[in-house]
Amino acid sequence: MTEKTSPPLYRRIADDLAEAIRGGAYGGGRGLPSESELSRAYGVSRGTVRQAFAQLRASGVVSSRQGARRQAQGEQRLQSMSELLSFSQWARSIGEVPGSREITAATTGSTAVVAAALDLAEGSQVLHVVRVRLLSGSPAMLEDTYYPERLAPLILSADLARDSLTERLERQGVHLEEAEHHIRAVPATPCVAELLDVAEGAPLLRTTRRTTEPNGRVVEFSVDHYRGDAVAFVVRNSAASTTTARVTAPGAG
Amino acid sequence: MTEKTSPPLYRRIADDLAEAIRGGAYGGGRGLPSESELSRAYGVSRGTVRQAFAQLRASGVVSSRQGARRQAQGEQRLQSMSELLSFSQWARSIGEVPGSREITAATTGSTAVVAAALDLAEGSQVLHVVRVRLLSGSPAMLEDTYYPERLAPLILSADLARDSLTERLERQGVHLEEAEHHIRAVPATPCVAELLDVAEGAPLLRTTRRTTEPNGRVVEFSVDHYRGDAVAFVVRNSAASTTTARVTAPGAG
DNA sequence: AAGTGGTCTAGACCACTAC
DNA sequence: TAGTGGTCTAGACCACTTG
Repeated sequence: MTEKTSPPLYRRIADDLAEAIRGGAYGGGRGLPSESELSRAYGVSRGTVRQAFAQLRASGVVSSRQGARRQAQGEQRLQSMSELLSFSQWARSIGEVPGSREITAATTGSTAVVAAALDLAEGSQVLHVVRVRLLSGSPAMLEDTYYPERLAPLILSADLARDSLTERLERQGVHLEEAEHHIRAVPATPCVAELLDVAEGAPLLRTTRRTTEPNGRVVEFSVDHYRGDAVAFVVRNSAASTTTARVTAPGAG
Repeated sequence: MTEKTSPPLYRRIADDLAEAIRGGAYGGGRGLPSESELSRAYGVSRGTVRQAFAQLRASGVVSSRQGARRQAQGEQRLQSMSELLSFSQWARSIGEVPGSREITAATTGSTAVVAAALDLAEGSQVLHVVRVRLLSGSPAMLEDTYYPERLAPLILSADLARDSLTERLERQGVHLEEAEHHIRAVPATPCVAELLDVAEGAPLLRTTRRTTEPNGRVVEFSVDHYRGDAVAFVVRNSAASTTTARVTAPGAG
């Protein structure tokens, strides 16, 4: 009985516009409908239309200048937060087939670093999952993820080679509210090098990721190593918005 | 005669709140002033106060839940876009002394890649500036920046070892509206290794950056190499906002 | 000059939280 | 139950762009 309260009007309008823009309408610098046109069309006040546009502007979908009609901001795939979190969703969105080879999935005592990241006492039991993530069959990333023990049953009952854990968690009512990623460059250690099929010492993008629920509880802490020749991150920012995305490295050697 | 139009009311309110939060008021989960309190205090309508809060929420400074007072979102230094763009501003914000060693500053013909990034015809003249950027005296980044020729007089009249070009451009009326950063890991080439004082093949964070004015004209295209052991990037995202920052690498080896 | 987005007001009702 | 934020309306004036 999860009562769905109907979404607000401005949301509906924003979604309609976003979909039309994705579909290629408003392409060639022609300008979007004006606020007055939309408020007539939807039978709402101008304030509601402005609220819809505020949301689109914050996510980088449209730009605006006083006096002129709003413009659709082309190209940039509106990567949602879930797309940045889920390897599977991301892979599918760029037309690759996601896959993974499970290396480990076991409960262990936590080290100081892991315990701190998960807000637990050092030595607490945590679930440690190690997977090599594949893009259409070739290794792209080594994922080292730690979950608090309470999530262990949920995770271990999944098919780690095939399922998207992120999607599974969402379906089970674990909502991912906020994530923090730290991105740096490190050399491949022998062990990582072998798993990713690169030379020892080869440059890797190492990201650590900490994801929390709306109430602040930590859902996962993950240390990921991307092949430096396979993946890059894109940050796009303006006064109005900042967006981030993961992309396959262009001109990869 | 640059007439300063006074900023809107909601901006003033948002700035006041942001500064109070930075200063540590509203620290211990006590909740911010309510909308009605603020509208009384400033003598404005509730809509104006909400506009101020919308801005703070979009930049990740406050969170809100229906029914409860808004909360300040601790710690995260509100890095503005300019702080991500300007090495000097960033260095000062983390308490380091910015510096640079100029390597090259000359006009040259553009390669295909540079010309494409600057929206010019291949072979057009561009200004090429190469600098080693220092954090309190030690090399942290090699910066390879290309400017369209029209900006050459402005750039060349600066003291490249000391001035912040970003700040100089802003003062001269060149407003930086949008930037796109691509971040990946690459091995140090012999030449770069020597300039950054690292071993050949050492992992570096390479970012390419393309910055545009409000009218879409490209201001700069830059290829930067950060020492992998010195610098990291942080991306923090939630449903409400995404922010990015550059940080010095923790536990650097 | 007409149209557009930016700012602001003064109300209203609702869903939710805190006590 | 009182207070809070979320949604929405119907107006107003202004700054700016476009013809």
